[in-house]
Amino acid sequence: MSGNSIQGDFFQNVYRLVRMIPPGKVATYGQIAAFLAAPGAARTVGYALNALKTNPVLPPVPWQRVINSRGGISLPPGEGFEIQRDLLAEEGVMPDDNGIYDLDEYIWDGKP
DNA sequence: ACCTTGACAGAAT
DNA sequence: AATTCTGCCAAGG
Repeated sequence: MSGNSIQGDFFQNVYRLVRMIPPGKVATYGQIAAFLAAPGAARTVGYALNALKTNPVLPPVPWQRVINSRGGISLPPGEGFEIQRDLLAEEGVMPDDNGIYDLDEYIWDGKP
C-alpha cells in the first residue's frame, strides 16, 4: 500500500481515542497519552490535535473534549478558546467562575 | 542532520 | 504557593 500514513501512528491513535470520548464528558491530554501507553507525551497529544486545524480528518475528532490536567482550556484567547468553550457548553459541560471544569464530574472514565 | 517549538504534566526548588 | 526545569514525541526551520 502506498500514499497512506498521513502522520505518525501516534496521531491516528490520538484521534481514535478522542473520538471515543462521549458527549458531555472530557479527557485530559495526559489521560490520552497514558491510554496510548506513552505517559509524558501529553504535549504530543496537544500537537496532534493542533494539526487538526490545518489538516482535519474524517470522521471528525471532538477535540473540544480534551482539556488540560488543571481542568482548563489550554487554547489561547482568539485561537479557539471561545470556540471550545462554546462547544462544550452545548454538550452541557460548564466551567466555574474561574473557567475551570470540574474534572471529578466531567472526566471520562475511559469505560464504554 | 541539529536545534527549536508546541492545545501538557509533574517533580523540583 | 508560585515559578522553573525536565521529559515526552513529532514537525518545521
